[in-house]
Amino acid sequence: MAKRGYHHGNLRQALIDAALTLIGEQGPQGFTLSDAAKLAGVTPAAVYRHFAGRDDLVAEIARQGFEIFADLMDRAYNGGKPSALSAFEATARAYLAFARKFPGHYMAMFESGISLNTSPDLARASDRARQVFTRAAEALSQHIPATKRPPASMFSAHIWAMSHGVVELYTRGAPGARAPFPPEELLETGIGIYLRGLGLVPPDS
Amino acid sequence: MAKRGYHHGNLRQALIDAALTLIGEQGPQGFTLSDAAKLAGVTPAAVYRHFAGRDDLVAEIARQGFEIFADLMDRAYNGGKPSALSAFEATARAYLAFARKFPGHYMAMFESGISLNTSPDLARASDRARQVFTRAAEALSQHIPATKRPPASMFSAHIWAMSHGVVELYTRGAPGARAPFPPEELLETGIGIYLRGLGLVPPDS
DNA sequence: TGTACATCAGTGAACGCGCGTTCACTGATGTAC
DNA sequence: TGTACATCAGTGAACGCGCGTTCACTGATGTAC
Repeated sequence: MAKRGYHHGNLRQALIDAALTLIGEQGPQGFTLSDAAKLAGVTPAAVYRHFAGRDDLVAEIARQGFEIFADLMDRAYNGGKPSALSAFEATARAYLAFARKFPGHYMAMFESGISLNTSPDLARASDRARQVFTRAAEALSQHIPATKRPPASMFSAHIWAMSHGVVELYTRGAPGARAPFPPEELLETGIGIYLRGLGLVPPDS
Repeated sequence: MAKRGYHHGNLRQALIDAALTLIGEQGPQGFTLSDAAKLAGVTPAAVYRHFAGRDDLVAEIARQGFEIFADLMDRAYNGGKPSALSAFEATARAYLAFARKFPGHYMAMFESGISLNTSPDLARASDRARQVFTRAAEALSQHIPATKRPPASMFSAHIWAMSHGVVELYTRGAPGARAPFPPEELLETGIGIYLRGLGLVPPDS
């Protein structure tokens, strides 16, 4: 918090933080520019000193989200140590942890309906996130019996899909199912079974 | 199309159909009551002869969606014939087919943010859909080596999550990934690998 | 160190718009006699 | 078969609201001399 006089100090990030809070609470549709401005202690018009408009703000949030996301995944992967398998599992766990810890970012990224082409920066950030994820899959892929090794990009798409599905269906009050199991357990067991199907986990582990 | 005079004939369903078209095109947030009324050839106020309001209309669409969904899954499952495995795979394929063929319903069900408790009918319909899905998983579950057999509800939650994730991430212009593979192929291979991990598919099939 | 001035971040009032919803009404339909 | 009347599905105009955005402005900051 900078001093609060006529000039805010760092209004740009303060607006982002306010929007994140609101999006996390009410979803990306429920959030309004005016409310974000009010929460940041500022007039709605002030927003236009820092953003081209509502979409621009949401896009910037999504961009920051993808950056954080990629960083987290990268750190969880940890260069493939101690083993490609455990590193990969950690990466998948990081996915769910990210969705839980940064709900506003997650919603802006995946539920706001924003186009990745809104800005080149956004496109770049989302690409980077995908690459981190795919790289982990590639490293692990080396350990798959080459006879039936799916492309790493397919492999990572499967894991991404299951992770996203668990987040959407079982971490919110969403339809589809009242969570029969804790999402973390659901995702971990699901990925475990999948990896066993790839021959990466011994059948009776 | 009934005759179009002062009285519409079957305005209730016509409004639902109009809303479905709009939701399918613009998502559940972009859709407005007024547009749906206009598309049905009627004044916005006429909607209130048939629905309590916007939410009630969306809830009814979601309800019809869950009914269709359950019917489709049930038919695809086909009593577990010719085999539990192939019937289950058909059920999973039906999931994606439903999302493709009934985008408006799908969005109303899973992306509108509507609560399943909006009406008892809606809750009942969604329960039925889940039960159909879980029943297929249960039947297939019998063939899993009992030593490591996960609860059928967990099993079906995994499949549901992966299916939903594929729909959300790879069948729309959504972020997360420009589809590297056709969604149908992605889901089929993903489920195949998963089922192999359960010992339900021979390792080298 | 002090003063003049350019810069720029925020204000406050207002806008146009489109939304969901209400209300008194009217035209069409169907039923009783 | 014809008429009177109740019922009810739609109309049309209007409402209040809150949104995103604009605009001329003003107060604060920082820099040149």
